[in-house]
Amino acid sequence: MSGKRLVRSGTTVDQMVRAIADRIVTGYLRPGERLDEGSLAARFDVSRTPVREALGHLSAMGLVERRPNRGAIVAVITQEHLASMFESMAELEAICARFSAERMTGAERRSLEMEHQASARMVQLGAEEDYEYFNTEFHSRLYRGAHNTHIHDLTVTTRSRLAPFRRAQFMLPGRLAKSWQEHDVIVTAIMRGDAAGAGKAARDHVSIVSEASAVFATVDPMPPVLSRSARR
Amino acid sequence: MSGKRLVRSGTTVDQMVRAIADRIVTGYLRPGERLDEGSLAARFDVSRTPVREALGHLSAMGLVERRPNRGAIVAVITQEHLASMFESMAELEAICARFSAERMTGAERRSLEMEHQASARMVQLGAEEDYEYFNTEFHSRLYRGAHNTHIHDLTVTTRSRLAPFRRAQFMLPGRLAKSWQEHDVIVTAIMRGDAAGAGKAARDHVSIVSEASAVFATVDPMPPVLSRSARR
DNA sequence: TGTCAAGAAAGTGCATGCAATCGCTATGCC
DNA sequence: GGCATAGCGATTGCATGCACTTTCTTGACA
Repeated sequence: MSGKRLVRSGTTVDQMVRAIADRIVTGYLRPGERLDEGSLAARFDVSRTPVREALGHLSAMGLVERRPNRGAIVAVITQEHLASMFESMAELEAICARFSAERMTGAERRSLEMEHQASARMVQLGAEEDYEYFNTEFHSRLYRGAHNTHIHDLTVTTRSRLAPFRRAQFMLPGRLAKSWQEHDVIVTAIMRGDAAGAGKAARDHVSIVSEASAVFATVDPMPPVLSRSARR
Repeated sequence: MSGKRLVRSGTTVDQMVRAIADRIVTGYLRPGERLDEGSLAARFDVSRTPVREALGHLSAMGLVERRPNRGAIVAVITQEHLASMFESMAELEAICARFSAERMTGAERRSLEMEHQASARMVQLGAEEDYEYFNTEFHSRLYRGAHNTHIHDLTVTTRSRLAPFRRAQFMLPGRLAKSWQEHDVIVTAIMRGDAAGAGKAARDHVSIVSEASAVFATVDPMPPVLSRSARR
């Protein structure tokens, strides 16, 4: 899924950034895992220069950590920092929901509600994969509905960094239905323009996701490659 | 201020990033101004490679804009985006103040109040430069007091991007004293653990700064180099 | 046997060079 | 005279190569 020729399509580096970011965000690359330039260059069939540039981007995005003269690793996130990101996420979503309640256009409100109702079917069917799509879309609508590009960017960035830790939450029994109900509270508040209510509902929603995800985060202590010491 | 040898001190690129970011944040480099790699390389006495890497960082930070095959420019910030950043800033500071009211340790509260009282002298003396130092320190204490590293980072980043547009605010007559009074409301709320009050006070404070700064932002439409068309 | 040191290997940091692309200018055609 | 197109200059994008730093390994000595 990578050795493609990329036919000199304007932004080779950008594609690499997205590709690597994807691998990190989806958990394919584990925190602490080494990212040596040579291997990546070979993997993507480019020279080390664009790799270095991509790592520069990723480092500034906080996805990778770069130790001078010691190479790059996938950013290691401490429990404490993870908690702080979830808490930030709750606050950011609260802001988006509050603003959405105040500022969404009629069209935005209508399509938010329609999509939300459509996602109810996924809950009935227990279709987790499909619900996840609606879930993502739902939150994106909140971010856009806030009509504030900078908040939007901060929220999307934070959310993407939390993605690896949110993935497993829907495996908890009954989480799907509860998630939908929480969304419902948010939608209802937005529809009647209740900014404070929407904010609180969104904050609570994310807090619950946070707790649900924390379960999995702690279960998975640190099984990366650990090659060196095991080799002798 | 730049041609120094940098004696291979671990992070040549990082120093460039900071140097260029400083020039942008302090307004020395204007939005829209061209950043061609060759000139920067000559200016810093390095080759184009680290320059490119530094621009990669800055681009990811949002300080410069990079058009594929067309070079980099200092990020142009539209009025709309500027407004969204100020609004975000108000919300972020509100969060920090709220959390600070709930979480600051005794020592943090004491030193916050002490510094705040000390800054009162600067107001009496009309020492704008010195007050600016206390002002920055005051806000930093709020960010740290929130005890949330991610919120801290988001806030610091946003604040630095707004720096060029905040600079002139203290030139407004009476702004110094008003600023101190606004700080006082925040401090009082924090000292008595009034989270909601602290949040609101901080939001209002930033909103006022926003309006004060907007005056100057609009006065200064766009006087960069505009070389091309003026040349014939 | 454990610790320390020196050498080697690996990998990063930066410089240089070449090819591709973009914008501008000049020339030709309508 | 205006518009389209081809050529040119400037600049970016990427590959390659070398020097320096770090780390691993091997050997010597206490």
